[in-house]
Amino acid sequence: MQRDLTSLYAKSPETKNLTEKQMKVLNAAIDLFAKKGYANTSTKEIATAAAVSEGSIFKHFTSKRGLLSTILRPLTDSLLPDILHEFSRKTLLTAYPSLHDFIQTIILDRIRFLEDNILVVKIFLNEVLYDSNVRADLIKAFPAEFIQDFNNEISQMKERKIIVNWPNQQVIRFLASSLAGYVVEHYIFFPEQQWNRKLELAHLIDFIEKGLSPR
Amino acid sequence: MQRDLTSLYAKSPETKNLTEKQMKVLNAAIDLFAKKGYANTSTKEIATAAAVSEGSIFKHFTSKRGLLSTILRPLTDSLLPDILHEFSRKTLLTAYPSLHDFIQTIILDRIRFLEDNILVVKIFLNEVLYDSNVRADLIKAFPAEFIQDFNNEISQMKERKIIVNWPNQQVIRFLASSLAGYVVEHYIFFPEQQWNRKLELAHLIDFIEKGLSPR
Amino acid sequence: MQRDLTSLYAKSPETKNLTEKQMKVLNAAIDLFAKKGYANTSTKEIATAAAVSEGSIFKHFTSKRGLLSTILRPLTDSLLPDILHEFSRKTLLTAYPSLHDFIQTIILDRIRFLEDNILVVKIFLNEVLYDSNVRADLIKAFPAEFIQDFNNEISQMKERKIIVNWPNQQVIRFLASSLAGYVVEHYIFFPEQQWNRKLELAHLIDFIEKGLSPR
Amino acid sequence: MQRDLTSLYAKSPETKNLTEKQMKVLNAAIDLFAKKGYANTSTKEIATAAAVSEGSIFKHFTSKRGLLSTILRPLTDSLLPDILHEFSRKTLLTAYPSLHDFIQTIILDRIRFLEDNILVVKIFLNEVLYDSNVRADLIKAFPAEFIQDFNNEISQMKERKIIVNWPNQQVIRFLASSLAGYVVEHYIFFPEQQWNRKLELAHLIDFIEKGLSPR
DNA sequence: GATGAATGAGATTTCATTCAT
DNA sequence: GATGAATGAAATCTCATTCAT
Repeated sequence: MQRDLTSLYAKSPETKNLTEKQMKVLNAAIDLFAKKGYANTSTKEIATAAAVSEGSIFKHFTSKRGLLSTILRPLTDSLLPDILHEFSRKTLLTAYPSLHDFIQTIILDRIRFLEDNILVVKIFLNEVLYDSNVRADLIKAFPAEFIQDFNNEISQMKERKIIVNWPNQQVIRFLASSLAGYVVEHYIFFPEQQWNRKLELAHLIDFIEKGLSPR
Repeated sequence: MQRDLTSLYAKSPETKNLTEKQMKVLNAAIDLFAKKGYANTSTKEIATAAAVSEGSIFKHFTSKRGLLSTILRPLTDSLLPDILHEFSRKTLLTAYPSLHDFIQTIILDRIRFLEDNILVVKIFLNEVLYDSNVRADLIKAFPAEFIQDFNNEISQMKERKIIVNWPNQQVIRFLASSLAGYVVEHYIFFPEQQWNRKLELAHLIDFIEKGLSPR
Repeated sequence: MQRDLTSLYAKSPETKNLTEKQMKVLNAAIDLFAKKGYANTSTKEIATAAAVSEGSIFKHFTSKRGLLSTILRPLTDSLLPDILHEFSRKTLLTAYPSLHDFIQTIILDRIRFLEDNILVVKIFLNEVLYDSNVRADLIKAFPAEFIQDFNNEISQMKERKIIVNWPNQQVIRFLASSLAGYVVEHYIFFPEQQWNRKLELAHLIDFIEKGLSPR
Repeated sequence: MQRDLTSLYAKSPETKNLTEKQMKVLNAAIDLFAKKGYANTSTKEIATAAAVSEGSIFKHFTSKRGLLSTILRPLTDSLLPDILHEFSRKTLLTAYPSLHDFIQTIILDRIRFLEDNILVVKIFLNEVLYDSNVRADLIKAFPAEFIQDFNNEISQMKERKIIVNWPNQQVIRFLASSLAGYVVEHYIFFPEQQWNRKLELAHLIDFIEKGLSPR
């Protein structure tokens, strides 16, 4: 299901030297954690799915928990910061973007990332609900710099009256929840269903854009 | 956190005759399942939190799974259908409602329900992700009749051009995800934070309304 | 082998309410730890020897380590302090005892304790070598009050010139090592061999007494 | 801590041709076995401490048990016999030694050996308690010839009335336990503490000498 | 010879569930 | 009905040992 594991794990110093078997463990764990949940997946199942001995999992990943960390770390440690940084750079380069440009940049940028790593994101979302460590990692992953940039951007648009004058936290939530809805529907609830990606993304952007425009 | 457990469990024939101890078990289980997740909560913890013996849990609820079912059943078996029916009745009575009325009715109606039962809803959402039985229950909870009514409503508004001409599934998703964003932010992610409920709900309705209006 | 387990564990609030099965676990663990060493004994062996399920061990004693602690705690927490206190009382009541009386009191007092609890003592000695926690417990078990009394006693005898004028630590070591030699030989190295207890203890006291007398 | 490993392992045909890596393994194993106990030390720890691969340990020493044997064998196979033989030769050459000479010879002779090899001795003592093979090796290490000589020596002194008329086994035990007390206190219990070696040994010899003298 | 990934047997531990009191 | 000791199946984890490179 995972489109391209390498993209996510080939960069981190911790995971780039994985042997073939270790990679198989990682893949199997991601699939099973995403399908059944971390707590409902036994290391024995992972070992069987990866065609590896149970001991091998612990040899390299130390513990079941350590395996989960290895899976989630790239998300908060490098990928998310990278994307945020890239986003800052892009939007800031474009002086005076329209609300449409702004939203389109965010949506298309983020969607790609979410779609590419939907399994890991699903695992992540679930753990965020119950694991305060993961929650802390998530918060750390949003660097102050980015939040600053983002707030500036929105504030500017407020001044230019091209966006509603609501608190930034709300604006972000409307953006995020609409985006999440798209992902959850197509990748988690109805992964079998076909859909017209281009058209739906256009609607999504249109919905947010109108919703956030001042009356 | 749970506002009024009785409201949810006093009606069902299965749970209305619970003894005080059984009620304590139910409460403890809801708190723990919501905080730590079903799979990460042991029956021993529930027993301790409820100040009853471990055996007592099994006496009445048969199994840990049975306890979960007892917690979730009212959601899909009575409460959800009730609300849906109530919703049908209300909106249909109002001929030619505006998009604003429509959305406001839905949002205020649903929000109250979600807010009142946030813990149970959180447990439910998590199990829906991983448990196909719960998923099936959820689907059964939306009776064809309601879906028909709802679709009729939207179709009428489309004809009157007061709503975008997008597939109903998308319209519903935009509604649901915006609503979910509000609940997740205030009840799951930042339950400690204070907020101006009235104002935020007004923004929420405004956002959806503008987003779903045709250009 | 253990003469009277009850004497050691019937008093502690932690162990006095043990069920029959828990008592069997405690006995089996003491026997096996003493015979094979803590690290070389598996909880499965203990369960089998006690005719109990492995789970039962953990239900009550929490962990293998916890079982060891339960076995050793009475030694340092109540028994050793009790004996030391009793010793202080006895020797101090006897004004101006001879060196012979002093040594005899110590030896006979301690020997009985060691003989009664030889298995537990053996386990204790072994853990003392490798476990800093156990070592700390041992040091705590010698209350300052007792050490004071003991030192006073020896100092008085030094003044009366009935004991060698060596540092107290050395005096104590000669006492302790001679005593330990007796116990180790008869209870650990050659437990099968018969011996004339009375005569040997007389020799032991005589040896120490002469050894500690000034020339 | 170990003063001079080479002295112990350079002679044995089995260990004199060790490569540098193998020597590092031997050293690391001795340190760890002495500090944490054989059973509590993993081959992985030894490999890490010796900065070699885990495989290397097995290449040369066959098994963890084999490593222990290699460490302990010189003690019982060559060193102990050597010392005993040397002791026989020395004491027997001196006709009619005094009790003082006798004890001094033993103590100074043995102490040096124990002090030089305290780590190995500690490992040895522990295994003796739990491993019947090691125990058998120890017994074999005391050749009948030596025991004969030693007994003769004591018997002669008994005839000359310069030593107590107690069974030889007891005499030996008083000697051994006093000696062991010195070693255990200074090398195992309080290895950090400084002490006046010369003076303490004089007291030790004095204590034993007086203790074993007839009244 | 050296390495360290991989193994599998077994150790510790957890936990839902049963059942005698 | 209520209790909590006891169970046993399964989960996590450890570790000596093997073996391909």
